[in-house]
Amino acid sequence: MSEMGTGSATAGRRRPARERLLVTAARRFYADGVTATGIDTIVAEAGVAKTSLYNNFHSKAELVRAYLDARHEEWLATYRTRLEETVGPREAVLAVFDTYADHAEAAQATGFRGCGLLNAAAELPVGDIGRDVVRRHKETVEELIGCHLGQLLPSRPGEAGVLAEHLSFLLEGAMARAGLEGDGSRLARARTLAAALLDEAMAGS
Amino acid sequence: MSEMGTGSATAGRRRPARERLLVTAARRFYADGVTATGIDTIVAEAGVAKTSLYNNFHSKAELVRAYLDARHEEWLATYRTRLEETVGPREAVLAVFDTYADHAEAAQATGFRGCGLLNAAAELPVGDIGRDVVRRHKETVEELIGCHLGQLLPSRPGEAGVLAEHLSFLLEGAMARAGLEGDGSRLARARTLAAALLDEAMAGS
DNA sequence: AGTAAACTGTACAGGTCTGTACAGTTAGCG
DNA sequence: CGCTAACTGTACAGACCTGTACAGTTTACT
Repeated sequence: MSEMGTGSATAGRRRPARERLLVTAARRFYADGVTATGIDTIVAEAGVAKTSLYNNFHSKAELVRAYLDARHEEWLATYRTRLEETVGPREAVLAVFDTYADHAEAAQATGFRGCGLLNAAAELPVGDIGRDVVRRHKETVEELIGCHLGQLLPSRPGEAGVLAEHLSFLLEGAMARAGLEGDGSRLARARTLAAALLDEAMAGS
Repeated sequence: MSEMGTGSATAGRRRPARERLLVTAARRFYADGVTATGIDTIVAEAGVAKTSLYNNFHSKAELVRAYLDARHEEWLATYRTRLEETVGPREAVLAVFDTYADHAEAAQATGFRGCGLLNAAAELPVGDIGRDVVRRHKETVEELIGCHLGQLLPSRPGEAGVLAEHLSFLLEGAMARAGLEGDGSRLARARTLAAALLDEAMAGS
């Protein structure tokens, strides 16, 4: 997503080290936290020389930033897959809830611990750029919901906005609780609550 | 809250060091995160000898645990104060939302960063006892809401339980978003949403 | 075959981390 | 006054942290 301007000639070669570092960093950052995970742990587990890490990233902070960006892109990809299976705006809203549930299920095997982006933001100090990345990610999620709700309630844009925020709170709250409990059942119930709110809004005046 | 069995004779003397450590640890753990805050930083800022820290706490993990317990007690105290000002179960539920808003406002000056307990849990690995403390805290919050709802909807206990979980999600989701944005306006809107849900439930069949 | 880029392995600098040791000092109590 | 317990200051052990240096090796493409 960042610099592939050198063209496809080098694209096939330059990947291995950087990609393995990102995959390993994602695993350890999510499982153990950003601060608690050392550079040495990552390079050892990735099977890569430490020099290669600092050839691809100028600092640990930059690796963390790449991790956050990758998580966001990964979320979008899962969401788009879910969205393709839907018909109409009501199902599209619920696809956002399903995307969260997908993450919970995927992480179940290795230890589900909630939203990786929110967890990372929780250990970054006020003012850190990483917190803005996560804030914008959550705003994007709310906007996606709001976009579908705009289609569902075309004559009531104000109500759509309020409902989008309501659903965003439901989603993030359920994710936080689910992360503490280590399983996705809270997310399933949040989806049920969301579906009821959607039906109510569609039936409403 | 832990060991005051030695009686009030020593109670007046033994406090200073332990108390200053807890106050300082709370400030730094909240602002910078648990892992990123070193022992040396805490003892220096508390104006206490490092030996005194290890006389009061066996390890950093125990200090973290004391921090989590203190945060929980602090939350309960704020909540009880809020509860005293209320009349009836509807207002009692909203008092829980007000308690969260109180925290946001109090932390505003030094840097509001969301729920300290949730933030701490976010950087603890799966299996850490601290995560259970936070999970139980959030369950307590939901139970308190559920208790008031049981009074509000005495003939519909099932509905009360579902609504309690719904309100808990609203609350935690709004807190997560508020923490990312650094102010409490999201919490104010969550309170509005909660009030509407309560009115609807009271008017409902 | 030759060139350029990515990659490796290791060693190291300089700092910070948690936790301990130990001798000395302060403060409340009878 | 004298006892006891809390507290102080400093030094240190041993591990781990991020980031750099540098010489050598692999890999891909011409």
